Order: sequence, then C-alpha cells, then structure tokens
Amino acid sequence: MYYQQQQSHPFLKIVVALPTMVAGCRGILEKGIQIDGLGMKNFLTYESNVLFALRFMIDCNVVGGNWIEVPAGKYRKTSKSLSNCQLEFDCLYSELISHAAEGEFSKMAPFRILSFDIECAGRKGHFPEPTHDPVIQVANLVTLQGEDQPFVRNIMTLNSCSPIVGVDVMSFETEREVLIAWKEFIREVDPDIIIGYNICKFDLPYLIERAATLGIAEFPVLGRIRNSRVRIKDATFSSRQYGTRESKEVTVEGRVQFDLLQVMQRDYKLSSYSLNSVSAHFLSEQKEDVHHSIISDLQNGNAETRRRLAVYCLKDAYLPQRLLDKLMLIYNYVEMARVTGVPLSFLLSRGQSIKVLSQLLRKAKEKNLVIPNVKRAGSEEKYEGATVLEPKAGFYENPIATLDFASLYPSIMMAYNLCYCTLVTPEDVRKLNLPPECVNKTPSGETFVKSNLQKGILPEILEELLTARKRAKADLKKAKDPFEKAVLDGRQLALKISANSVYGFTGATVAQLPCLEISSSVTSYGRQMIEHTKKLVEDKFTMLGGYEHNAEVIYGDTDSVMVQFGVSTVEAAMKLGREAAEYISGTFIKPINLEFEKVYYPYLLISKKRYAGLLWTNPDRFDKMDTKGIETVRRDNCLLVKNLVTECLHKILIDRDVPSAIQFVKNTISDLLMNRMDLSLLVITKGLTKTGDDYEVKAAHVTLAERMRKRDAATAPNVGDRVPYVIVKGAKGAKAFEKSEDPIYVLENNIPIDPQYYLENQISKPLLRIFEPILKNASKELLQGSHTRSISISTPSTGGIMKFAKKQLTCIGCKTLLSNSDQTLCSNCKGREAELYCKSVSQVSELEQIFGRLWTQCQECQGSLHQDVLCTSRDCPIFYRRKKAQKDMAEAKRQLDRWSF
DNA sequence: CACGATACCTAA
DNA sequence: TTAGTTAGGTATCGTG
Repeated sequence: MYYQQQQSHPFLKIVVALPTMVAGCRGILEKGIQIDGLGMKNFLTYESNVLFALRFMIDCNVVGGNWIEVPAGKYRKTSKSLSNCQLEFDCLYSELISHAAEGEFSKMAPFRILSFDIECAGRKGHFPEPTHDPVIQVANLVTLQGEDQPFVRNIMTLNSCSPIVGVDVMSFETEREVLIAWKEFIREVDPDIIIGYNICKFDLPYLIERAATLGIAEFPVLGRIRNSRVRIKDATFSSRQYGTRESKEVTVEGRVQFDLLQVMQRDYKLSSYSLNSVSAHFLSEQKEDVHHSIISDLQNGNAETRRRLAVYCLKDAYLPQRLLDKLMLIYNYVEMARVTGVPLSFLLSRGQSIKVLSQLLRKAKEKNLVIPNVKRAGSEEKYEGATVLEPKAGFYENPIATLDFASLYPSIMMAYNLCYCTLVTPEDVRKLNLPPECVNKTPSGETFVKSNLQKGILPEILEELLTARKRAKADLKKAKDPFEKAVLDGRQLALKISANSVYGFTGATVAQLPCLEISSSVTSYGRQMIEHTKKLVEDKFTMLGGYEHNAEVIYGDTDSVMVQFGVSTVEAAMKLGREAAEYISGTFIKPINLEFEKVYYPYLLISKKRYAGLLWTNPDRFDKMDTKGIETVRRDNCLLVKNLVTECLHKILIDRDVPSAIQFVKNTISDLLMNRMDLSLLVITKGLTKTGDDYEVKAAHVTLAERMRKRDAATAPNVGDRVPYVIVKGAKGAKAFEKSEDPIYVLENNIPIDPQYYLENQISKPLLRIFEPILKNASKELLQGSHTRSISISTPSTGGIMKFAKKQLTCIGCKTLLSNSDQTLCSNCKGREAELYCKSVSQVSELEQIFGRLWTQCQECQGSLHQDVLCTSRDCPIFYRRKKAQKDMAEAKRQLDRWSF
C-alpha cells in the first residue's frame, strides 16, 4: 500500500497450527500487546484475512479447475483409509506439481456430474415440510463431462412404479429404503459435481432434514471424507449486483454443488427464474408445472400415476443437465476459476471481489509484496463517477456514428500506472519531492508514480488479462475441435469480465481493500477523456476544416460518443467515424484507444441511457434493432407493454411506417379495453429486494407477497424472488398496491382485471415517449378516439359483494337486460331465433375447437396424449390461454343451454 | 395536487 | 470472515 521508496522492509511471518487461530492471533496484534520497554504496541497485520483454502492454493501456485500432478515415488498409500475416494494416498504438499492450463492441461477433466431432483408428498394445501412430509421419488442422471448422454438414468420411488423405457426404476416399500438407496448411490457413483435446480435451498436440505426426522443416522455422509457428516447452515448473500438472497449452505466435502438456479440468477437477467421459464428461454422446451398439491394424488394413485410422477421428476433432473450443456457452464466456470485462481465453488457462493483479491494476492506474492489488512473504514464515502453527455433528444433520420473507448477503465489504469503500490500519499508528495516527470497527477488530484519508479500490480494484472484475452481470441479463431473452442471462448469471456471488475474492486468501500484514490482517479480521467473527445470531434469535423458538414456530438455515456457527421449514407458515416477514431486515439497515451464501432440509422434518442436505433456494422445491411434502457429491455414491464413498444419501434425504425404503428397501437388499446387480452400479457414482475419490514413504502409486489404469505407461507415469494402480479379492479381511487393480485389466483377465481390501469399507467407514457419525437399531437392521435371508448364488459366478480348479487340475464341477441329470467331474447329480437341459435351453436363449437387445440398442445408438452393436463405454469402463455378458453367455452355452453325448447 | 423519498432496473 | 462501481430514468407512495 502506497509507493515505498525503500525497496524492502523487514516483516515477521507468524505460523499457527490451525486456520482458526489466525483470527485470534490477528485480533491480539491489532488490539495491541504489552512489550517490555516499549509499552503497549499494536500492529497492522498483513494477509491475515485470507481464507485458508485460498491461502493454500496461492502458496502452492494452484488455481481452481487446475491439473495437479503427484509425481511417481513421491506418494505412498495411506495406512488407514480416511475417505471414500477411489484413490487415496499421502503426499507432501510441496511435492505437488501444479500445471498451467495450457496444451494438454487446458483440457477439461472428465467430471462425473450427477443431476438429481426429488418429489415430496405435501399434505393437502400445504407445501411439503421435511418434518412431516415424505420424500417419494428421487430421479438421478449421471453424465461424464463432455458426453452428450447420461450413462446412468434411474428413479427411486416409494411404492411401485410402472416401467419407463431407458430408465432404471427402483421401487421401495419404505421411505427409509429410498433414502438409504440414494445415499448408497452417491457413494457408488462418487460424483465430482452435483447439479440440479434449487438443490441448495430445497432438495439437499430436504433430504437431510427428512433423514434426521426419520432418524436415519447413517444418511448424511454424502461427501468424500469417510464418516464426515453433511452440515447445513442458513446463509444469506447480499450484494448490490446480485441482490439479497437467502439460501442454505450444505457442506459436502469433495463434491462441488452447482445449482443451476443460482447460475441463472447470477448470470442472466430474466423476468422469471422458474425451471420452466428458464428452459423455455434457453432450450425452447416447456416443462409441465405440476402444482405441489397434485403430487400427493399421483403418489396415492397406482403404479401408473406414480410412473407419471416419475417421468415428471426425471425431466426435472434432465433439464438442469441440458442447461449445463447448452450454456457451456462447465467450460465457462472452470475457465473463470483458472483465470482468477479461486476454487470453482467460490464462483457461485461468493461475490466478485474475492476473484480480484485472489489475483492480487498471487501477483503480490510473485513481486515479494504483502497486502495489508486495512480496517473496514466508513462505507458512506462516495466518489464521482462517469460523465453522461446531455442528450440532444429526437428522431435522427441520418446515420449516427458511435465511437467507443475499448476497455476504458482498464486502459486508464494501465496508461497512468494506477495502483495501490504507486499511489503517493499527500504527505509523501511533500516529503519525497519526486520530480514531475516521474509522477502523474490525476484530474482528481491524486499523485501516482510512473512505471519507471514502480510498476503497479493492478496494471500488470490487467495487461496480462488483456493479452491473454487477445491470445484466447486468436486461438479461438484457429481452433477446430468444439471442446477446445468452448474452453477458449469461456476463457476469453472470463478474462474480459475479470479485467472489467478490477476497477470496481478498488471502489468497493465495504470490501477487503478499498482505495478510492484509485477509483476516483480512474473516473476523473474518464470524464476528461469523453469531454476531450467531444471537443475534438466538433472542432475538427467542421465546414471550416474542409468537411461537408459540421459534426455534432448528440450524446455520449462514460466511454462513448454518438456523432452526427451530417452525412446521409451509412458508408460515409463509417468513413468519418473511422477517421475520427484514429485521429483522436492519436492524442491519448497507450494503450488508450478510441474505436469506431457502429452506426445507428435511424436513431431515436429519448433521454440519457435510453435510445433505440438500427445498428449497422457494415454498410450493406443493418445487423439488428438495438434498444437501450427503454421498456423493451426492462424486466419490470408486462409483456403487453414490451410487445407493443417493440412492435412500434419495429414499424417505425425498420418498416418506416408510422401510420401502421399508430394503427397497431389503436388495435391493441381496443383489444385491451374489450377484455380480449391474454392474462399472460398483463403479468408484471418485480424483484422482492428486501424482507417485508424493511420496506418503507407500500408497493404492489410487496403487499401481494405478504398477502400470499398469509394464504400459503411455503409457496409465497421470498427475498430475492421475482413476484409476478396483475392489477385487478378495485375501489375507486384505490392504490396500485391494493389492487395487485397473483395471476393464478385471478384465473382461478375469475377476478376481473383493470384495463384502465394498464392503459393509463402501463401503456401510455412509454408510447408517448416514443411517438412524441415523431408525431405531432401524439397523445391525441394514440390515446383518444373511438378505440378507447369501447368500454369492456368485464367478467363478473365472484368475490366480495358480488356473491350476494343475483345475476340478471341479458338477451342473447342484443345484451339488453331481461326482466324475466325464463326469457332468452328480448321483444326486439324475437323472430331471430333461428339465426341466433345457430350463432350460439357455432360459438360453442368454435370455442371447443380452440380449447381442444390448446389442450392438445399442453398434452404434447407433458409428453402424453392419453392423460389429463395437470400443468399450472405461471410462465406459460398457453396455460393462460387454455384457462381462458375453458372459461369462455363454459360460458358459451351456458348461453346455449338457455335455448331450451 | 406538488414534490421529495423510495424502489426498481438499467447503461456503462 | 458478507458484500464490484456511479449515473440516471421512471413509477409510485406518502405528506404537506
């Protein structure tokens, strides 16, 4: 920490017998000890907060996912076996040879991967609890990493189960036998990695707690250490990036738990993280979603119904494996472990900073430096971030060129040698009197020495990461073998992410080694650079300077500027863009580089961080429609808004057909108000970011989560979950949080939704923001007119006061109220019986057909055309349509029944 | 009804 | 032995 003129200092290295003693030792030294002749003295400690496993790996030069050689003759068989491993021997740790992940050693190990899923029989209306409810099935798939089919597929069932092709069905008479069989299976298969969906929070703890309830003492020995019991601990993880999440920490020695739910939540921003929704998203494969209350019925049926359950259970074990393969997670995660040096398990259980710290510790060791364990200072400190240039909002119908700094923050840190060990304290600035040519004074006022005096560790780490990335990308181009390609692609991704998170690490005031002098210097250089770029572009590309038009920077954020060169073709904009990038890059120190990347044409700039446009990287045709920040890319909008905005942008930007966009809006509004909208389009989801009491204001999704907790605590959303809801009709002037409701509940109880809310609070503003730059009187054009007057005939409410209201019949022909409930038609419509009867009949048959089609579709999804559909998936549009069709059909049949002759 | 505070999510 | 950063838009709630 800080630039040290003196090349080396004496340090005292303290070695203790057990890892746990490090903390105690550190405490004593920090608090201070009495030394004869010196009095009370306290000490700054160094590297006293490094996790033991990481310490060991760093000292032995071992990284996560790394190959280790135990040289012949350097080990001997253990005298007494302590493990369940296939090979067991003793070896001195210093004899291990750690191989860098290159050549032969970059290959992935043939990990044995177990994917499993359990089913439990909850009591009616309750979510299963391990203290009451039995485990009735466990499905297992075992796959060798790199192979595309599992080599073991089995299901352990309580009670009989009809055979399933290609699956080893193992039936048992008692639950105890099921659990013991699974435990034995684990020992026999000896998996390296255990995967599944939500296994860390549900399946694993459930099995263990259930075994404890049943008193199966031998069950919780699932790891590789003989006689070591699995331990469970409640854990919460909380960070700005990943949010707060409660989970369970299950210790299974020697096997990595790789919960696909955690992977999804960390790596992808989705509106729903149910296995069903995720599978649909990544695998285009739906899965039936059987409500937990039905599972008991299937279990209590016969061998056939249990077989049905088994098929379902197997699919839940199969999908995580498919996701693992499809997203190449093993490659990406192992490469991340190799690049950053942390064990694989840290990547899912810990945050970003441990990865940077691991690299820092390794590099420091190499340089013979030690890292101080600085006190956690006040975390309130803030520093200024990046500049966002004031946007000149509007619809641009000429090409806009985009200039970007490549890896801006890493290159600033490299260019100006910003590091812990190059920072000069204000005191030292005065004392040391360093010559100006040896230091950089940053725009934020800090002083760092240049690399001739001391090369920074951070810049060196960054250089290595970026060079390695370049190499990985080059190798990737040459690679033929798909496995090799996967490894390299995973590696270049890991390298990029790692380089980008170094800056964040220095600014993390609650982390291990904050250094705001570095982070605020980085951003101050960044601010200076974007302003400089804007100025250069506007000064050079002028008519006075011999160009056809005056260039104008219309927007820019952090590391990019959008330039309107005034030219009318994409090609011309690209040419000028390249020229500008090259010219401006020349004015910066290496390795800072401004690149021309792309052209937007046309370009709709709404405000800071919000824009849309067609993106061109070559002049022949556009690559895609690119939207930033607006509703189409946000998860807290209902599909109705997302689809509507996407479709309008498509029509405006691609088709260049504004009238058709307007017509589309009108049709959609009309459909909404006529109650013709699919409920699935109206579902809004928002993340539950804290526990109930911590909220200071009431919000729709929070109050709904509370109400759901009262209905069924076990299935209600938890911290970190996303809560889907719809807004239903309520009292006049009721707040949104009073009108939010669970979509499934709405469907089952036939509660009318509030179309007006969707029109006024969901659709209108986003639309106006898009149309206003394009259309005069946008509000009048879109939101007023006949299409908004078609007031809905809502489905009658069954709850509340409506229970006491008697339903009055209306004329089948014209819907006027009838005084006499025996009547079918009013006096006006008398005489049209034949026509209207035919209409009723055809309505019923039409709806029957629609329903039939949807039903078949669901049957296909569940994989059998001979059985009832049980699926109630909140994430599946077909489910909502099927339910609606069913209701409509029933209503039509009721109408038909009124024609009793 | 205006306005600040809170909450959420995104850009970079 | 818990946590990468700041900037910014928008909706909604609560209060004066």
